[in-house]
Amino acid sequence: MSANELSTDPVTAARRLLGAVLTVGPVSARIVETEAYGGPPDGPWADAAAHSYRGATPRNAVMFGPPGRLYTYRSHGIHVCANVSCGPDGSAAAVLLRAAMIETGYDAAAARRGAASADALARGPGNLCAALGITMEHNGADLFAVGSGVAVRLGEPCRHESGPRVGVSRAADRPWRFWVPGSAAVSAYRRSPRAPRAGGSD
DNA sequence: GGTAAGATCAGC
DNA sequence: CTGATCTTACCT
Repeated sequence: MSANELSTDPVTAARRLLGAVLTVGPVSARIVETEAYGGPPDGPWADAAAHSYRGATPRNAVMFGPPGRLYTYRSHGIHVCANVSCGPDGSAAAVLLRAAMIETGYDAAAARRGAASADALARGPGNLCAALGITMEHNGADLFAVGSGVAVRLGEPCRHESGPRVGVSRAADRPWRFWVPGSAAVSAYRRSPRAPRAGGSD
């Protein structure tokens, strides 16, 4: 029933997922940084930076489906990034998981990441997936079902800060990134080189 | 059937 | 700052 808590707008869901614990096999990690992504211009959360902006495709179909599913995609051919779908079934929205602190299964995570400091094991969306062993095979997995291989447990709402999303070239000024202040795993902000200057239209 | 672009990371 | 390396979407 917890998936219902994510049947909201992506900004609320992104804040709600801070402090949540994500578990894949022996590794579990506390989420400390998220980003909200919306959908097409005619939907409730128009977002030109979202994969779903130009409508549903086989790749982004999970974003349009029910909340509480894992949407994975490959970035720049190399990395896998993970999102949690949110909003009601039929509305495109998701929360990108950007950083987490490993809580259990540290050895397994460290083995997958090679040399990396403890704080950096799951820093950055690509590294987070690498540390937890999330692959494209997890696309569409139900995070609140038993046996899907990936699970999320929501915690108490926690204090957070917000700012612009990392690396997006559209809607670059929208403060849809959220993080737990003081967490060592939070990634540094880098604006996309393709984004218009700050203060531009959104 | 070809190609441009991308919500990244690591290494100069 | 640049290269790695692959999937998707959109064009012809």
